[in-house]
Amino acid sequence: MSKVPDSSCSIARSLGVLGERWTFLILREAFGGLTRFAEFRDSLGIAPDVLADRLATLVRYGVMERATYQEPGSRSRSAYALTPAGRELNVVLAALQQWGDLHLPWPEGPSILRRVRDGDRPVHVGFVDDGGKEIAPADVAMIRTAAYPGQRT
Amino acid sequence: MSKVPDSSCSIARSLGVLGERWTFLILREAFGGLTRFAEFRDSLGIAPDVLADRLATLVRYGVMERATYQEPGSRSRSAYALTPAGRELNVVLAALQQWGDLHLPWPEGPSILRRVRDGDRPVHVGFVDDGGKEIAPADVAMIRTAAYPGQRT
DNA sequence: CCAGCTGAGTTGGTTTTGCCAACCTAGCTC
DNA sequence: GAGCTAGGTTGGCAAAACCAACTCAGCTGG
Repeated sequence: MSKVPDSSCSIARSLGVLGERWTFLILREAFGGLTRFAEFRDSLGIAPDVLADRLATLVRYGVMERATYQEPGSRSRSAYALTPAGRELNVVLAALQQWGDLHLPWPEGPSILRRVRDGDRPVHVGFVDDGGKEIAPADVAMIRTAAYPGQRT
Repeated sequence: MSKVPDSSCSIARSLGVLGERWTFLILREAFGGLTRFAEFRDSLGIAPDVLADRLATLVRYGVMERATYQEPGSRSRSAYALTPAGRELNVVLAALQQWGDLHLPWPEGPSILRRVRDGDRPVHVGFVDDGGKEIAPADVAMIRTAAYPGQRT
């Protein structure tokens, strides 16, 4: 039943939760402010059974939260909202977007830009050290720990 | 035949190339230094037809390159290596890893750490402005351009 | 010079997953 | 109490993934 593989690799575990078809697009819409089942379904054109499955997975692993809310004069409904953990995926989505903008460009240019909130200096995703300064990818070293597996996944 | 959707959203286009099952794990192994078909197949346990399909997609969109090489005293073979565009996915993989380390932790701790190359100060993935200074996610604004779609994808 | 080995796939059949349309259910409105 | 709507579930079909077996080309050993 668990979708998270029993792997010491955190990339593989993340993909167990996030790597199915539609999941990143659902998250993109969630960052865009959508919360209701029918909104996701209509905006993405996704089959309702697949959407129900993906939302259940995201809720189960703490990426989204189902809240029952009640508008006055209406029955109670469920809304799906990003948790703090889900909101941290912002940087993953932004990294994918940045790569696509650069390497799979669209004739009309990017449809969404990221800017510093006040002023509009451009923002990109990159490696940062503990002092808040950017580090070039070439200066980032990958170090295997004792938990590194012998083989598989 | 094209796997890249005809979408103005660069996240959707990136996922068209990268979002199929196994693709990110293949890239992870490529960053780990694997280059040969049988290495990927044996290390991931992936079916050879699926591996052939994913590698062809990555080559087609400029993420990896197939090079024919010849070891002395052996026939010519193909090797798959990341292109510069592929190497830029480093930050996407690192962002996924960082999220998994934090939100789907493994009892034995992370199996791979990222550090600044000389010294071992920790490195993380985050938003950076054009001056190389980190920006808090809350201070990053998303701005829709004229290319933003009316509906769908 | 022919049998066997190895890397890099391809092919065929089965199982899983996704897709589509139709249906269900609870509570509200009329 | 009939119909509307949001939020799903169910069932049949199509596409994708999985597995095992096979191919193919060039070396290597006998």
